[in-house]
Amino acid sequence: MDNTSILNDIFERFVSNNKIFKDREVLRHDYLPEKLPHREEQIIRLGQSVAPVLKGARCSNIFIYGKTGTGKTAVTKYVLNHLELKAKEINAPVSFCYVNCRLAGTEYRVLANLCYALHLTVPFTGLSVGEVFDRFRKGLDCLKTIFIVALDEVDALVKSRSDILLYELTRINETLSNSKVSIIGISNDLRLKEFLDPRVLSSLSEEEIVFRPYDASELKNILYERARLAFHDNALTDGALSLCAALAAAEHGDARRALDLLRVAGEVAERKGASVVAEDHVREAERLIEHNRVVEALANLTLHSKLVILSVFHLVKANGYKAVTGDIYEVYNELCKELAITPLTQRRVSTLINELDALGLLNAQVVSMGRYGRTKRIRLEVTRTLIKEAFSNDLRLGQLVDYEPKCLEKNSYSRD
DNA sequence: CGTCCACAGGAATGACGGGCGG
DNA sequence: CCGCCCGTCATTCCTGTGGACG
Repeated sequence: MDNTSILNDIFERFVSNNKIFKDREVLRHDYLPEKLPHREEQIIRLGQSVAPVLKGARCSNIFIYGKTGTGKTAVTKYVLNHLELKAKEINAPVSFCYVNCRLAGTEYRVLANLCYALHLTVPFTGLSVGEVFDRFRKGLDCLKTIFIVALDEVDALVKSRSDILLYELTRINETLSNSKVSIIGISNDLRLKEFLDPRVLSSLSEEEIVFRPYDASELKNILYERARLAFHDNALTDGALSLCAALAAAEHGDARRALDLLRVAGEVAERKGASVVAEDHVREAERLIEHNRVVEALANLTLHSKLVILSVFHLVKANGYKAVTGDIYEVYNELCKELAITPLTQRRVSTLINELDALGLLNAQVVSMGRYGRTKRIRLEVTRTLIKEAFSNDLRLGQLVDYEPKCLEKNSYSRD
């Protein structure tokens, strides 16, 4: 069979095999379903909390926390959407803005997003944060409205920057005469409270709503509701659905993960030309998701971070399964020489290692070796195959996977 | 029980490109 | 065009430290 007919065959099978999906969009995590099973309590509480704005009163600031995939974002959007409808219906001056702080990245961009919600145009950059905040305040006051600010993943902003934006926002009402602001803070990390200024904390968490993780049977219900919309009748076995729920439940009850598993399992089944999604497809989906996550993370690293990964890889290969900062830096220096680029300082490499640890590509642990100092002991969390695959776009990097560092040649002395 | 290793990791500072307003 | 401010990445300098060794 020549290439054309192979390709034709693939396309033909794809087109003719619509036995699996009815509507796969339903399984994406930005899809907002009409029903949110097992979140009735949170919907009611949030609804009660924001309801006063319909009568022109500012509502309490609300602090929402729970782990990823527990429905925080969905519930918030759900309630706010309904609030907006009701406000339009009775002509109440209410508006809101949803911002994902992690995606926005900086205080400036969070503020810029708030301005866009008020139809204020601010430049992408160039102004001072204070200036943008001022424009926001003035623009808001002119609108004579109650403005609800929903800050999702606010923990990411606070940890990487600071809580001064939150502080300013909680105090903004003092300087507004015609408008009012309420804040809904959403955090994945319960420990966020420890990072916050006590003043911010007390005013932000006038009310708190906790989202517990879903258990396996709750996840099963959620998946079932979505699967009815996403798959054709009888295209999904009960075993596959249960397995998705069980795997996600084992991993802190993450509904997003469960939905990902289900969607990818469906795609696997589709690609194989199967007419039914079975448990094997779910297991393969699990592998596929992890594989893609890691390769994508590796491929998107900066050159220096990639070199650090390679250095750890070579050390691990040579002396057992752990490496320490000093040795990594030595190998890293050699790799830089090989590519004729100037190496970064050890201080910088140390923070790169920490970043790679946060990404789950390395595992770094500070240990004391007593008389022999204090360092980080680093394990590699990815395989050679994955590194090869991720670095294959760059010829020079690909070659460095098989390179034998000179500083590791003679003394293969190993540390425990 | 103090010493001292081999770093950890905070703070201050700088270089640089993007993008503004005037 | 200039002067200014931003965010990002990096360097430099620094103080802190767990615990085996003597």
